[in-house]
Amino acid sequence: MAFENLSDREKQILLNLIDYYIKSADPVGSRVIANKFKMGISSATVRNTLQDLEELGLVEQPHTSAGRIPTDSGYRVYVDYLIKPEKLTEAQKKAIKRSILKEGRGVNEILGQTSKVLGEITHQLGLTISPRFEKGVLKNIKLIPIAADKVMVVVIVESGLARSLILEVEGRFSDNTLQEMESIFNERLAGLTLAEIRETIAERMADVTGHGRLIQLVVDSKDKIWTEDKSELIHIAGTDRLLEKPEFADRQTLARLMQMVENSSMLYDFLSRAESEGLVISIGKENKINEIINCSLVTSTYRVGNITGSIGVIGPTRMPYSKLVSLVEYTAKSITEVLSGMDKEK
Amino acid sequence: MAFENLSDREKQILLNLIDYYIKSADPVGSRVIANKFKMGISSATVRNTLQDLEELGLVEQPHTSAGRIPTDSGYRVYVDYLIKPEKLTEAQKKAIKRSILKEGRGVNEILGQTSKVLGEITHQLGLTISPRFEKGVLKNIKLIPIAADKVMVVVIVESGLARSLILEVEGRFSDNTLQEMESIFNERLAGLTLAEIRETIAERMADVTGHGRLIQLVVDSKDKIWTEDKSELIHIAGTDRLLEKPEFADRQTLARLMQMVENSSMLYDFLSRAESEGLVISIGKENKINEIINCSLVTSTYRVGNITGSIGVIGPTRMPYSKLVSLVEYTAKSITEVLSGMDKEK
DNA sequence: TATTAGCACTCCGTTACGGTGACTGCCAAT
DNA sequence: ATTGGCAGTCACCGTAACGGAGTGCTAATA
Repeated sequence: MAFENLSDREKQILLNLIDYYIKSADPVGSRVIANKFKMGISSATVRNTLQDLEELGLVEQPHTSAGRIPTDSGYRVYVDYLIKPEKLTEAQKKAIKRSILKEGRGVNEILGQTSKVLGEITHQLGLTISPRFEKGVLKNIKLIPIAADKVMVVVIVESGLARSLILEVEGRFSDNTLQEMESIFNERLAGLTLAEIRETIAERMADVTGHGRLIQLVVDSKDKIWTEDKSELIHIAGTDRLLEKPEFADRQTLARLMQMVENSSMLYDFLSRAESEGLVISIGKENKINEIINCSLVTSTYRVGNITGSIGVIGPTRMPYSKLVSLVEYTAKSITEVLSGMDKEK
Repeated sequence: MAFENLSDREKQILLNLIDYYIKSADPVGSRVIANKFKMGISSATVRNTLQDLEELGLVEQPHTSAGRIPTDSGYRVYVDYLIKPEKLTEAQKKAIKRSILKEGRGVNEILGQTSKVLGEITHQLGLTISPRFEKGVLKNIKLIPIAADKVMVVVIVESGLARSLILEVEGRFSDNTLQEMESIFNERLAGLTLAEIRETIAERMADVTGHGRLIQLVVDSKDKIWTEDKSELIHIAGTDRLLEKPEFADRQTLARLMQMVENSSMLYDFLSRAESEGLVISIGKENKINEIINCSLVTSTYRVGNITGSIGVIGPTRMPYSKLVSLVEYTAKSITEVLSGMDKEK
């Protein structure tokens, strides 16, 4: 936005300031910038520039006679124009690939493990959410009798994902009835995405007669069957690491974040809403979620077949973006490869 | 233990001291006990008794010239001999029953919701673990083809519980092969508990020839198939509430607890190991888990058919035991009723 | 013999205070 | 346009002083 108006010096100083602040967590003064970064200008000059940056709303002072810290907009300019993503070494790449597979090759194991790995190597909150199932195309649906009043519904989508859930039914259904139902569902619904099914199942089944109650039940449970259970499909790891960070010294701030971690469906919605694929950085107040108004997210997407999911990290706005960007991006890529079996050459 | 040696006065004073400390969180002095509780004795007398209690190891002083606080043994005597469980009002009971059903009637929904409810009403960490599946008796097993290299295994046990997981297979199996396998498994394994199956499946399948690889895979995956996935089957809620408690002002203590919450399989093991059913209180160092050496657990068990699971709360050793005991006990009872459909009279 | 009043003592937590250091903004000189 | 210099601001730190709560002990009391 206001980026075009920045002189080279202003950019340089903003970059150095934020780099330094990310490491030190202390407001950065003009002296430090002038000396540590060998810019060949005096601290007084830096001070003048800092005043300009402050007027532009890119930095601010916590109080008079303190140094400057970046504002959310400052970080925005920083990540959009100033940083270069840090390249990962081959060793790091290998380590990531190895550790995400430590718990097994199932989607859930991989995602659970990945959130841990991300948390560990980034020292932020590691975050993964399961593939957005409802974008999947139905391949097959199965109804399996579990008990007198329970039927398990297995939903299988193209690209090899599947989930199951248990439905409470009233009254008993013969195995034959279930089989017939299964066929009806498969005939009419296969090939549609789950989201489509959810929206249109009522009309698609309107003319089916006979097995009335079970059909009705499936139609009524549409939100359960065709939508993933948010609370189960989000993995967050590394909460204990947040305690080290000075921005969470305040108990209130910390409590708010913890509430969000527990109540993670909000986060799920927020991340699912994002239409774009690939890397997204969301800084401070840009997150519409109140609980994490002083946090940033660095996320990216992975794919399983034609379904996408998200992974990333959450932490205070003061986070080492240039590292995280490459790390998250590479991890997402790795998961995609693993889930597609593309890593078997190893 | 040393309980027999306690005089009435000593019991009375210990009871009052702990009651008061649980509310105030501050060391309790002799003055307070003598005055607030109208015991008709002077603070000097109380002081003498306190010295005796200290020698018995039931109370201690954080430092000279501070009041006394209970030790773990003090709490032990308190919960074993001194408290009377607080009766719940009908209104409270209704509220509990209503709120555990808010998310639906599935086992998972109920347990997830219950951990939240427990957290909220007790102001501690609410905790639920899923039924101990491996104690269940196998009723039926199903193999469902998901994709070229994936088979879903559905394990159904008596009493209407079921779970599914996805197995990565190598090479392709025809639907017929899967059906045959299914029959073999069902013939040989139905009626055994999952734990038995896990231990003996290798020998039971030793003579089966033909479908070599798939049989082998199922045998090899025995820990996955017949044991529940610990990390998924434990629900913990209310972590933000811990921040209010003075015992977690220390960041280290807090961090340790959070690690345990994330790494909850430890907790799962600890709770599963307990053989006894019904209410269990575990205080401070009695918990063999290092991370929660300054915490207490109040847990109880519920049943689904002939399988049991646990629910309870975790918090600092200074917790209102007399309330929690009834609350946890009643909640466990409610879950049992709900899961057995015994509450349908409503 | 058990209880109590009184007293000296200990120790924590809080407040007040002055010094220090790290900044800034501004002005005049370069 | 840049810089050196300087006055002014403010958070932070360590120290000292104080008040309060509570103890243990001893001597008096019932």
